[in-house]
Amino acid sequence: MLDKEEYQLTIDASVLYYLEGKTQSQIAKELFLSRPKVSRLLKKARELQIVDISINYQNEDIERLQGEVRRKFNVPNVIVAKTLTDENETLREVGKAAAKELAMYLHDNMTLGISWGKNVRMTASYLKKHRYINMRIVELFGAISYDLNETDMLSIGRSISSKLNGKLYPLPSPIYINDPNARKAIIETPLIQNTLSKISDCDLILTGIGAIDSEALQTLWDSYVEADMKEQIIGNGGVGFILAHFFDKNGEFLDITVNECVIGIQTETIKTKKIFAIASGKEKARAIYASLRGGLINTLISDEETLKTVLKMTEK
Amino acid sequence: MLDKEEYQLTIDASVLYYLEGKTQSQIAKELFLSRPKVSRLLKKARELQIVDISINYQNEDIERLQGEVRRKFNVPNVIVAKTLTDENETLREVGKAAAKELAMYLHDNMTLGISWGKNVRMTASYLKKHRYINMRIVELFGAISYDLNETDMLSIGRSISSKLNGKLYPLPSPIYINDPNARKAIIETPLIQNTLSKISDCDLILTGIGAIDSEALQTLWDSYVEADMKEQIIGNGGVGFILAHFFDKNGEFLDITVNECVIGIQTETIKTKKIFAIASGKEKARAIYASLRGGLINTLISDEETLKTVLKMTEK
DNA sequence: ACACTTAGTGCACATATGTTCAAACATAGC
DNA sequence: GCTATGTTTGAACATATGTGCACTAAGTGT
Repeated sequence: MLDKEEYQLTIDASVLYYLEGKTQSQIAKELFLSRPKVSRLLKKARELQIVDISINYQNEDIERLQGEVRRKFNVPNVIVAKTLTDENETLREVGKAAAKELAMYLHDNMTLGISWGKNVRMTASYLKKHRYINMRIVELFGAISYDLNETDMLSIGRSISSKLNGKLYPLPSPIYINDPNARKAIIETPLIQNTLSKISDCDLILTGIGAIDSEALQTLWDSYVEADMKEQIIGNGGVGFILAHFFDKNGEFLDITVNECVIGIQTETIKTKKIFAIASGKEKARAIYASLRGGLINTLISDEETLKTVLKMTEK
Repeated sequence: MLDKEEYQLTIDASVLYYLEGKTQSQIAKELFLSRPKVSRLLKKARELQIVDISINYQNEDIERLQGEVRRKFNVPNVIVAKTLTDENETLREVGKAAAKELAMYLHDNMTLGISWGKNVRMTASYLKKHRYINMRIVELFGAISYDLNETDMLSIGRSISSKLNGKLYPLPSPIYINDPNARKAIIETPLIQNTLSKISDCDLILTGIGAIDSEALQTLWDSYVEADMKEQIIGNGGVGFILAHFFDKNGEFLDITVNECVIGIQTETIKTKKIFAIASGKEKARAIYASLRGGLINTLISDEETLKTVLKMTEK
């Protein structure tokens, strides 16, 4: 995509432009390029996130919001990113904030459990490289390649573990398996067994929160959940899901088959773990509200508008 | 300096410009301002670090350098910032990198020891606000207002403790007091005593490294060190200082009066503590080299060119 | 009340930046 | 070796941005 020389040139130009404040013409001369070329390099640098622009928008509104959510739901930690007009840009902001906050929790000799989804992926993409000692990354439920996308060809787990210098415990399996024999067979596979045994060691779990009828759920449904399960979830009042497990409007896990046949973490384990959740977008407000009520979340990263919507729900 | 409304306007403009990618004219319309006004707001936002632009310049050169320093001197952690043409800009970069790295080490229930100087101040200025529980900030040696400057009117200690929600233990005293009676009197002051007693609790110490003949030392000398001490330091082969204590080319603390009459941390204590040192600039290379040889440093934050110079010294 | 200073404004201009386009160059297929 | 196809280039143009300057309004001292 970008050869080594060009990559270095991109960095050099970015440093000269954004940090040293030179003009593109000056840079062009210095690096023996045409001025338009410099302009293009800088554009690429922004696209590839070689240049990262962030804004310190701590203000009273946001701090108040943060405090209110924290108090109302008794969540230990809440981070609020700015909501932008473009939904994808908001996702980016939330991901950036999440990556920054997550770094606070990371340390040597830890086991980090991870989930799938847009939010986790975006967070991973903004994580800074750091060589932790004895770090383990554990995939908490199955999913064969469903989250691979064109941009980065690595699974989220691979991308995180390479950034943090951690050992990855992958879970190459379908998410849900109903048939007892098939389940047994999969679970007893040494590779799978090895990963499953690491789940109880997780010091922190990184995950998104899903809403029923969301795009993410659509993917799940298309690929993994049979039609009758769908009805079961809705029929039992499911409003959202976390780590592949569905919960109702009070954040209580539903007592249904789907929740029982996940290859990976169990509902009981979820309740005992520190959950670092990234979730933004108004359509997720109900699911976020429920998971907060259920006390499932320890750290919540979201955006201003979404949290305002969540707070409004407490008023009714 | 900037009233609340203007401050909010500055943030709004920055978000629209840098995150949402709108043009200044569009923003002007949206916020009911003239275009030049928007341009000026954005300029102010950059100056006040409301907008922060950073560049991911991990490349092989820097990684190699980092590894070499780590191995050659057996320092656990080394972070290398980019050297820019302007010295102050380099200082900024180093400070940014230091703040980011420091955040990794901060946690609830900790005691952080701090020093004075340009580097620590710059690091403090880039620290992000975070409400740690039960955090203590301890000034490790005296200095009455010598480091106050025009830009921020807070002492470094105040600025750090307000950002991290920590309790500050200040040390309002001269750095050096030779006269035993005066020493005794100062040390027995309850306020001073209280701070001194917290020094041994420090989990981490944040400091710069000073070079003999440096500008920082000049300040020290002008204000606190008498002429004969100056000769004593040079006569005994002093090449640098850390936390107000002077050391020789091997990083061994000098056996001289100045080192004994500091109001604050003692040489023996320095050796047992985790030191997070921020030091850049070629003029400091010798001092950095010495402190690394003496094994005084646990984490070193510096810049590319300085560390290259330091490495060259090992060859001789 | 008056002159005098000061900080802030927007216009108009100078400068810097982004983008279109045609030509040059590279790459793959035959 | 040659055409077809796609990429990359910089000149020229269009747009966006920064700033000197003259002007205004608010504050200050006499």
